[in-house]
Amino acid sequence: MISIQTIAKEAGVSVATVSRVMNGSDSVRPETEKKVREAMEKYNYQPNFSARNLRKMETRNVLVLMSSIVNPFLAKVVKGIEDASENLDYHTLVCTTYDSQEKEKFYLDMISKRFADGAIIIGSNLKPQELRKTIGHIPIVQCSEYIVDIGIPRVSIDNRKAAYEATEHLIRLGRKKIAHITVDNHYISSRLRLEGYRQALDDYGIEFDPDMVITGNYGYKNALRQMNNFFNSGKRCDAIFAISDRMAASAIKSAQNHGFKIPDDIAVVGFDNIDICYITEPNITTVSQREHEMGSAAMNMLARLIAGKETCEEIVLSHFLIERGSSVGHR
Amino acid sequence: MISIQTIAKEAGVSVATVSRVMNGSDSVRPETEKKVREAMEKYNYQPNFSARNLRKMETRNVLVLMSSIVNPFLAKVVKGIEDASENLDYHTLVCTTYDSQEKEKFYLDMISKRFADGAIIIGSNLKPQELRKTIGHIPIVQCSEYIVDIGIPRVSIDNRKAAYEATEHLIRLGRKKIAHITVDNHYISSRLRLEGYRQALDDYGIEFDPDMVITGNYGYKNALRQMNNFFNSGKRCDAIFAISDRMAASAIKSAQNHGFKIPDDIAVVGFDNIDICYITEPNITTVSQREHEMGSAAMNMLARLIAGKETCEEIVLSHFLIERGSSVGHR
DNA sequence: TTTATATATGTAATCGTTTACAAAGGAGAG
DNA sequence: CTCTCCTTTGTAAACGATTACATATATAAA
Repeated sequence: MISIQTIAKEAGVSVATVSRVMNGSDSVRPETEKKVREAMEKYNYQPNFSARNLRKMETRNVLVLMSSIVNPFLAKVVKGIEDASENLDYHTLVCTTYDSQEKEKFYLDMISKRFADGAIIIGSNLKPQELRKTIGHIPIVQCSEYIVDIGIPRVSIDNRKAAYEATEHLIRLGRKKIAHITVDNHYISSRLRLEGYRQALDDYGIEFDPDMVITGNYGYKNALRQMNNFFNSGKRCDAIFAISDRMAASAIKSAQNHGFKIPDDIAVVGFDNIDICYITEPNITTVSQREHEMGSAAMNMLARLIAGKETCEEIVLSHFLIERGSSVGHR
Repeated sequence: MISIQTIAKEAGVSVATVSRVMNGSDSVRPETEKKVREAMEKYNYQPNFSARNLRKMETRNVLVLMSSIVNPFLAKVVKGIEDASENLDYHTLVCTTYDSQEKEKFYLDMISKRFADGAIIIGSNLKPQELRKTIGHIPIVQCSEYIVDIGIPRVSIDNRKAAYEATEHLIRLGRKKIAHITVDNHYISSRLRLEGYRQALDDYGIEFDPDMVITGNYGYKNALRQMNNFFNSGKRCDAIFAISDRMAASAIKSAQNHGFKIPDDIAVVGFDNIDICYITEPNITTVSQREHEMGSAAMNMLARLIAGKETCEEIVLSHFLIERGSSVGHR
């Protein structure tokens, strides 16, 4: 193991001087610095992280907790986090929980163990009180998904409003029987999007029909099955608002398999603007978010938190509807 | 900061005893252990990672270096790594390089800095000699993608054989003009799959036509553009072998847009068996790999390397062709 | 009883940094 | 020349754990 001692000896200086060179102190004579740098070069010296972290009481690591790495929408959010953290001289570590509460607590404990300085949570699976208790006073920011009223700041869009606008878009196209395919989970996005959907129906005088709400999970195959069940049981609609593009893709496929034309018979709107929107035929009308900014805003917030500075409690970013063939046909 | 000192004082024992309790030493009296555990509980004590790592000279972290987190095939590989690492009491950290050589070197240096004990590299972007030089003697395993002859062990499939079989499948369906859509990069999978494709043509007496090789990047949109160019320039084929399912999906869409029926006019085979295979109509015939096992094998190999044990230089896993509608129609 | 042995615990060195403080050396002022 | 001040460097004490070794206590054997 090459330690700072080795370098100090080689350069004929004390370890303090070597440390000063590494940390950019301005009280080292240029010639001395040169000797030190040469010694470091010669041995290809790399300072020991653990020792440094132990002494400095900071790691400059931040954890990103998410369910799975495969979501293309979240991948862009994570890129935003990474880019921001690089600017702030932090290092981002992606931790996948696969919805396991145990894993989530494990990762959060890593921060108490001083393995990281803070975390960005994208969709916690812990119960609010449990999350509150687990994190104690460690710096945490919620991103995209969040839990309200537990005093953890967050960055997100206004999901209710976005869903309202998506549904409104369908209503304005003259659709009356609008189905909603969603996921029965604890995520706030699912809940608020359902609320926005219902609110829009309400405001436009369309009666809410529980039969028009289809629940599945985020998987493509599962959503396909749910939609097939819907059509096979004789239910009919003239529009579908899906809480994800994958589910929208399933809806399109299922509808087409049942002989419906998209968008003539059934108009479809998805959510997130991922690549799949271009893969289906027709392409999917969807709600797009500023993913990269969402990530970078969360990271900047976290950095302030770690530094003990003031932060706002909530950042709400804008969203926009992208109209494509699945709702408006070829224009 | 609650340290081992705090706990020792609270429990009325020495720090050594507290440490023994944490590390499961069997020479602690049950009553003593109870006192210590109660003190730990009371203060919600979490031992400091940096201190422990510094002293133990190991971190039990392993890095997974990959270009991007969004690839669903690699997500399964990573899950295999994570599951294996959990069994081995290692902790996996996913590091995305976005094909940046700088980032890749940065992450590898983290190991020299004793931030992690080793790494699994999925597709290096460094030049072979540079990779060799950067890693020095740190434990590394290559997974899925690899560079040959630089003494870094690897886990992968036989890409040449898999591509050969995919092409052979198309030939046996009676196809004569088989196009190949690939990516012009340095990855061995692209190279070997092209070789396998050519070998199959050769063995079955079909002359290789450079015009039948289309290059793009892994993106869905780009592949779509390349395929459109192909058809628009008047080129024709009766089958397409794509090195990825996404590109196969693009090929199908482009072909359909140009009025070709899949698989009647053009049969298509992809690679990786990701969800997109079920989204296109018809579903995509593809080469499937044992992703989870690939990841776990790599992790087990890495653990042996870290422990200084012997490992084999190469593990080649089996693959299999899944026949679906894009090549064989509905059966 | 003494002695040997086993068990349980404590003491202190150690890991590789950073950094407060001390000290050495040189420059300038008087 | 002496004194002061500044610049540069060194010394040594942290940081919080682990662990070799020492020590104390209890138990068993003689």
